[in-house]
Amino acid sequence: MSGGDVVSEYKPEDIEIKWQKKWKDADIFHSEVDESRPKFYCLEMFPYPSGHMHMGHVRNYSIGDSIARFRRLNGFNVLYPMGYDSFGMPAENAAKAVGGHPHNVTWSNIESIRSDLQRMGFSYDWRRELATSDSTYYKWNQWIFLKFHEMGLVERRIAPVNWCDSCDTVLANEQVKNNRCWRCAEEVRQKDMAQWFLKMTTYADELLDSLENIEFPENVKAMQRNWIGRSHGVDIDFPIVDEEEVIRAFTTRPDTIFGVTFVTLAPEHPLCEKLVSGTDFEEEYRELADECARMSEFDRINMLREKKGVFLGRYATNPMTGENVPIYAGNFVVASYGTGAVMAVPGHDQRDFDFAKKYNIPIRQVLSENEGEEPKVTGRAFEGLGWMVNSGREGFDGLFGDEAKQAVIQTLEKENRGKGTVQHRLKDWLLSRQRFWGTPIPFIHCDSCGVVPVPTEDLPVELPLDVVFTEEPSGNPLESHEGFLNTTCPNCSNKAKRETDTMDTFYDSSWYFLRFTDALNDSNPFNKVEADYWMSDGVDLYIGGIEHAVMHLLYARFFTKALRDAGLNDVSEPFSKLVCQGMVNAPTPYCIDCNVEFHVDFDGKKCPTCGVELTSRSAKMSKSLGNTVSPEIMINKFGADTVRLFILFGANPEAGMEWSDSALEANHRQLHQIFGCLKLLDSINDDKGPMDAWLSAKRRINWSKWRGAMFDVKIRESVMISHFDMLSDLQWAIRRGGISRNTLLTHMKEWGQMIYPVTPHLAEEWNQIIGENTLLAESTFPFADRSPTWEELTTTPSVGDDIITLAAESTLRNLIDNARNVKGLAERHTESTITKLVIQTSPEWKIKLMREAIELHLENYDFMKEGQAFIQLHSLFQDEKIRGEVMQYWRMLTIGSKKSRGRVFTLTEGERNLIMSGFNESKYILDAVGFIAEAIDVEEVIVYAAGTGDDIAGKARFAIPLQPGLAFL
RNA sequence: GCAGGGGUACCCGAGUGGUCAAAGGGGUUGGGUUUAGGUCCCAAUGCGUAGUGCUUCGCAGGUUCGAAUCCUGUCCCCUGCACCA
Repeated sequence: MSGGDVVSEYKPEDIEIKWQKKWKDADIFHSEVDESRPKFYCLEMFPYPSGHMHMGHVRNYSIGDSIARFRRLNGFNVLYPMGYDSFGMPAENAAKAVGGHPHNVTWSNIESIRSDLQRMGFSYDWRRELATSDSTYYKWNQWIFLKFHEMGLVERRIAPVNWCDSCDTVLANEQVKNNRCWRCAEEVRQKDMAQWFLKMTTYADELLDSLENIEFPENVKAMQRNWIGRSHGVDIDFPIVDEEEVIRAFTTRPDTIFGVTFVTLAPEHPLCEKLVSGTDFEEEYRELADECARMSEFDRINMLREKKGVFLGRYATNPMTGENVPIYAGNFVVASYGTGAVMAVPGHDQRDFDFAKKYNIPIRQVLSENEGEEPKVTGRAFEGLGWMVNSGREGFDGLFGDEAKQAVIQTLEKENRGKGTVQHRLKDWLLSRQRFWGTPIPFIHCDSCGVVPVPTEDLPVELPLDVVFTEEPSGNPLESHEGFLNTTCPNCSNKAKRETDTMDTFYDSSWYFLRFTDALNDSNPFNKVEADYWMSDGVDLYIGGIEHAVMHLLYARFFTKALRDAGLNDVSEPFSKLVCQGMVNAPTPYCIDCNVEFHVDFDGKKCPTCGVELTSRSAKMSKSLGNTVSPEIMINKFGADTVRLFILFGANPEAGMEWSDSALEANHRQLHQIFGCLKLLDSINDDKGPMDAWLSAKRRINWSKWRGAMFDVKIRESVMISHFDMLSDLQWAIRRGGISRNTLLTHMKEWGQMIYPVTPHLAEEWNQIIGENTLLAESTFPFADRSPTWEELTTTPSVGDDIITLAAESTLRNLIDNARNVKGLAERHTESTITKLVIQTSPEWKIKLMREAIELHLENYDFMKEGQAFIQLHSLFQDEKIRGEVMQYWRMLTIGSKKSRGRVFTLTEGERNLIMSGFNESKYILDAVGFIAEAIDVEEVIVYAAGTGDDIAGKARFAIPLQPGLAFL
């Protein structure tokens, strides 16, 4: 090691660009399959290139980059790629606005976001960069689509679809929120169209069941479970009196069938029409049906505080009892779920209960909350599982829960009046879009052959570049593009038309992680060997926003399974560990009374509605509130490392965090301070230093805690150690007497590695200045790919010693803190100025007694029970002069006070070991008298064990091991 | 309404039975260093007190020798779902 070069000031703009270039020139972040090393696939949800990078991106990718770099240090073969989810409506809309082509808009956006990413220093393997709007990518979208078609997963059918007039497009159910378009918030209407579907429901059960085995946050799992919404139930046929037809009702509670007192149909149910037409009941029914039809789904759900229904004039027969019950149409029954018909059990379903009350329908309780008892009348429905009663049929009363359900299902099935079924809330994926900027669906419409797939050798079906986009909201430009539209049928070679629908962009992102494993492959979507290597056990860390918890993550899981079944890979689950990073918020003016947030222009003003002084609260960064912070400006001002440090120290990845200019500046100062430590290379040249042992011990313990935290992606915790504790420890060591050059260099070398994942540019500069010849980006720890366990740490002799070393020093720290406090008190009690501190350490007998107590404690001795007798028989107790004090001390040691436990229980492991090791407290303090005198500002410090000198001011009685008695004079 | 996550000091945020008046950071205050500046250092930051005390972790109860931590109820905030039979 050389070191000692002239160290200049920390200038992030210089060093960041310099090291980025060195990394690039050395191709360091390129990774290849290497079976000899453990792999780590670190992936971030790739961005939609909407222009520049925003703070959400910065946070997402800073997390990923620090983990990728950390894993490389640990010897992992890391795959860390980046690309762009570049198809989608915004580019198309932008093209319309400027009269350009979405392709150009997209590419210029990609250029700018790429340069932002590079300026941040993210360690991507740029060779693998991809853009989904590039035909080298979407060609494989089409290829996979044809594969799915072969497998029978693609279906084209007429379907009522959600249509947004303003966006001129079809929306998936998932993209409709409160009956409004998720992008433009325009109201959505229903329209019948021929649509392309992917039969995702085929995988519904596997998607649900395998959630058990993957490391997703619980809330994401819960959301997916709800979304898939599997319910086990039974379809039950209720014959209609005097009619051939039956009403088929779906229920998950067949155990309540004996309590059915009416049947309800959705107003849209075709049977309604049939049953009422031409009867006295028709008019009332029409009113209800019209009312429901008029309302959008959104209104319908919201207005349905009030349950409404009409009797249809007919009766149906309960297949289990033969009893006839009235048939109603009800506004609360959803036509699209189950069969659109409900068997109503007001005794055990609150909605039916409310309905029955309103229309005076009998309520019958057929489940009891307590075994062997009659059901209680409570004024509401008992919806839980219970014991069957009042069934009126043999063999049912007394059955509970699943047993009861099964008994009913079996009977129904035997009598051919029903069938056990599984229902899913999940629907097939409607993926066609009547838009331009997406992957063309590779099919051809031929008048004689029908809808035929494009042969794979003809792929890609490319989007034409010669399209003029205008403001006119005139649908899909492909429909009027002759060059694209006209083709020949691959079967009969007659003239034919291309399909003009394109794919939902969620399709693109459903397999990009697989493409990344072999992104340059031009003969296949990806090679199986590469995919299976990188994807074994899934992507090891996938980081992104919670907003994709359901759609994207579910589609990607579906794709992975479908592609597995197509034989393309062996992997079943794409992501093994998912981290959803929290939002980056910023302060926003806020009116407490009105509960409204305002644009930052209102900062410091009064509420425009109520006139109250506006306060500030944290809100998601958004253009509409004007509280966004531009990463670019911050990087220019403080450097990428400062921005990275701020974003990673501000909060743990999952937590929300608030942008703060002053915290950012403080983090910048912190980097200056760290960098400034390099100047010590010029001033420290000793062979030995009094604090060598301590600093080395602290460094080792810091290092293993830091490493453990990084493995757990607890980045904030690890940054606290690497960027804060390591600095203050070094400062303490120097203040306390100093260290040798060797210790300094070792400290700095390891410190450099620790700051590297989060602030890599600073770290590389640092590493070079301390005289290391290798790039940190190319270094690895000499360790296996895991952190040592606590047992391993504590059984390693040096670590045991380290703990003692640290405990001794923290005793001194505590002493100084305590002395400062007591000095303040003492000053109020004396006229003269304080110049002298007398420290009386614990008398020998207290140490001895504490050791005995520790030994007993380690044997799980019961002090409450036996402690009293033990001390009374103790030889110390026989000395009458100190008997009282012995008793008091013993209680303090082993029992404690009302609020705190005895001292033996509260000693840290280090303190315990320190006392057992025969620590000479007086000597340790004596060695530091100069430092103590300076720290608490007295002229003289005197140290001795209590009893070996005068008891100044009667303070000896306060002295116990590691907590000396203090007297100020 | 249902599900999940939260409410900790001036602010952000760690802490999930005793080692907790509660890490760390920001801010503020005081002191030092420096020609200056702060991209420097030290300390204080609930109240009390020549020391082991009191009060505080949304609110109200409870369990316990002991609660920020466990239980019950309650209020508020965030996220997702929404009459799912």
